[in-house]
Amino acid sequence: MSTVKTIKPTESELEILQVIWAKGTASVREVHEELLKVKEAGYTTTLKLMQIMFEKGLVKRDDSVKTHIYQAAVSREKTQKHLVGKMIDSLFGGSPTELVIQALGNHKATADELEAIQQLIDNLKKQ
Amino acid sequence: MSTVKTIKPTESELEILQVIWAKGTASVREVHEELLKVKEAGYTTTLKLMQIMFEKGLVKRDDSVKTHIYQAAVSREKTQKHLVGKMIDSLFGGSPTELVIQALGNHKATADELEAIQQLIDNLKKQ
DNA sequence: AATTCATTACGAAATATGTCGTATTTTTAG
DNA sequence: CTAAAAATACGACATATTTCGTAATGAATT
Repeated sequence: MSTVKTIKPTESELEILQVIWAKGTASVREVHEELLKVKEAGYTTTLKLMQIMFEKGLVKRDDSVKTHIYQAAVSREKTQKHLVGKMIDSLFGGSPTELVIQALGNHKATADELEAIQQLIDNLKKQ
Repeated sequence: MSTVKTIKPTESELEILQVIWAKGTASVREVHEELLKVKEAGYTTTLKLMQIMFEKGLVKRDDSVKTHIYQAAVSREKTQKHLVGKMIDSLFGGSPTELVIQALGNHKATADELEAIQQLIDNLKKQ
């Protein structure tokens, strides 16, 4: 069995990754400030979480400077792919289509977005 | 704040729910047999999990008979909706379209399925 | 009735997650 | 250089998840 690196960020880790993905790099404080806009949390909690993420290899960091600078070690795309795949398996009986229908049916998309999806489908059909 | 029932099955609970959703009703043994096809697990582990799910209200059960018969207390659709929404928030910056593109781009869909999605999009556009 | 068998009940432990307080270290300001 | 401010390190705890062993219960068989 090939040891596939397990990308399984927890709920909280995902929140932190979102901030880091958006910013590219970020200090604990920067991440923390962002989180505060959305949720309640203590600074050391965020710090600890990020340290644990570092140990797990979810983020890298430059600790040559006083204020450590973090960046993601897992890409947004890979993480999306991984978690979406998992969800398709565990909730949609392996059918990506079911998931798509769910997503489109229950969550508003703009006309432009629908157009973009249509484009994608057209391309896929041509193969 | 309306007390929205929190549907947040864990990984393992989702595996069990999948079996129950597929069968409609099932005993612990039935669920366990199904799980064995996919994973390693002890019988009492499955039992305990299902008992906990009962306590949480994820499943109902008929215990008037010796062998308890379980059925889901949360629908597959509601659970899908809930979890997909969560994923859109935490991984796709709130954009269902991004999720759709991810799902279509990385996971094979048949021509028929693409057709079905196209239909759905056409309908959505008409609104 | 006694034994066997299947089932449920339940306690306990290992691991993961999330939270925070306190101590230590480093930088900056005066 | 010293005091204050900012940041990291780390231990501890609460809760959740997952796992399993053992006991208790009820049913079926001989």
